[in-house]
Amino acid sequence: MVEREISEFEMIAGTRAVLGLLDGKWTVEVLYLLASGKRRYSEIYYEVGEISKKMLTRTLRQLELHGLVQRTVYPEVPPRVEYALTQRGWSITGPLMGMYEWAAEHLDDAPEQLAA
Amino acid sequence: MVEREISEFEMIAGTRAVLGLLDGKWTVEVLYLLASGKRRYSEIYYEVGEISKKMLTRTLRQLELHGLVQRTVYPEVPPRVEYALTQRGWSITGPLMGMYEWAAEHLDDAPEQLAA
DNA sequence: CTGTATCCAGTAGGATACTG
DNA sequence: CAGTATCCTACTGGATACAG
Repeated sequence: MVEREISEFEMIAGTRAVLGLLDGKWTVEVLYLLASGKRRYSEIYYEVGEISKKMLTRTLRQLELHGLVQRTVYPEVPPRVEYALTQRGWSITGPLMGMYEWAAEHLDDAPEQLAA
Repeated sequence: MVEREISEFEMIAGTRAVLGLLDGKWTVEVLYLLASGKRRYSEIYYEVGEISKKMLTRTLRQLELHGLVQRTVYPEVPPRVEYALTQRGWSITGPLMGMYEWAAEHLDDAPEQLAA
């Protein structure tokens, strides 16, 4: 591990990459849900309020593409598909918690609450 | 400070609130820029690559609305307007750094890079 | 059960021109 | 200098119906 200067450009690029991974209306909710245990497609569908199948599929495929979620298909009839966090997926709950903690500390004394 | 249970709902809401504060194509870049010192409108305009005035104004107004940036108008001719991070704005560089550090650790061994 | 396929509305963001 | 105003395109996400 070599010490070196970190450019502002790298800070921006890295930060934006993470925000890109978390992008999408349902992404965070699905990640937190899977952080409490792996689920089948329909379990996620019913546990996440109001999401459509289209968006659920899109969200899960993005997470899989980015290596945060592992998709496992069991070749049965009817089909069974399980989704679980990867190690990478687990690791990103760190920054996620960081954001929650900031919110818990700084959101109540706020001019504008971005109401839940 | 009372210990209590934190619901998954609160985690999601808090996290999404922070992501909401950071939302927008140019938000992070402007925050990092102001973290290196306050600037005038035109200074930000020229230091941030390729942003339009419309988006710069919109981004700054959002940040001001959310209490992350302080806007100060000096009633001179020609007008001078300075933007600086608030204490709240400074504090959010914490989560921002958290995301950068995650990216520095986990982005290179990735299946998909979200290329800078 | 686990998805696709279509259609649609709303919005983010870019390009350009104009103003106190 | 520090913005507005207007027009335009592309993409996100919702609703609904269909399929292996």
